Amino acid sequence: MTDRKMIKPTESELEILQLLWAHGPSTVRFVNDQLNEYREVGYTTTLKLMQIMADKGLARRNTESRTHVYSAGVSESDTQEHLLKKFLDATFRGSAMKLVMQTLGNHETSPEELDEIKALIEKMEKDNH
Amino acid sequence: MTDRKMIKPTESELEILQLLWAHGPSTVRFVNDQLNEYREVGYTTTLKLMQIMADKGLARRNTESRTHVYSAGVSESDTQEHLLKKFLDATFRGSAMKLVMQTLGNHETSPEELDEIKALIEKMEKDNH
DNA sequence: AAGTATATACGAAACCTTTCGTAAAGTCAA
DNA sequence: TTGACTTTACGAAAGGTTTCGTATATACTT
Repeated sequence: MTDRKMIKPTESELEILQLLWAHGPSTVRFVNDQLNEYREVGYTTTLKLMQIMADKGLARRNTESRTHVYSAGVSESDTQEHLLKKFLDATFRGSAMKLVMQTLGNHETSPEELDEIKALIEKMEKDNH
Repeated sequence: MTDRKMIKPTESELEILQLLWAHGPSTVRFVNDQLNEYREVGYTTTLKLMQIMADKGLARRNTESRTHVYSAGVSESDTQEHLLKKFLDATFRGSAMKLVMQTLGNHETSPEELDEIKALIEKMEKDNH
């Protein structure tokens, strides 16, 4: 998170970023097909969004071939961290604890995952002490 | 969370809800003053927002006296749960675990809180086993 | 070469959220 | 009762996001 002026992606932009993060550099056609797996969106709509994202720096595009190839312009973890901070303030008034408790309480988490979290906590307590 | 069609509050609406949750039934004047503690907003702007919230069911209002009194129309925990679900999907592709790890890693949490979380995890593991 | 298909560019409509000006009505004090 | 003040109501402007129609260019097929 070196970038000082972080841009907050809109909902649609985030949806597209998720695809770029998950699949790597992609064409508009591919992204649009993916989106249409679970909701209807016109091709030019997706195109426009991705062009806007390129303008904003949220995506990069390679225009060497006629069919442009887009890739994410911001890192997944930086973006998650940034959005998490905002969400935490807006929804939980900054209480990280409450958010974690809600999350653990409401979404099933596998025993392995729980163990992993416990390990992380223990590591933090050791480092901290 | 009995309500089946949950409304997603906008950012401004959530800001106002936080105040209603924290302080209980309040007048527009009070809410507006609170908002102005950390950013400038016109009185009629706040009034309009609260009227809209009443329309949507996000707030209730008592119009007995000339000065209307508004209270939250949705519960804090239901709303948090609902927003958390959406945020989790949109930002962490549904991985509760990743969200928790990010949160614990990035925001300082006191030793007491960490213990509390550990206790919760252990309780879950016992219940689950 | 002509016709079909697929790509980008552009602009504007549609929609939502936020902001505020103005009007109308109620309250209060001198 | 008049004037200053506060409140709600209303509507529309301003700003941002999403959607898509249309134009233009390029490639592919027969």
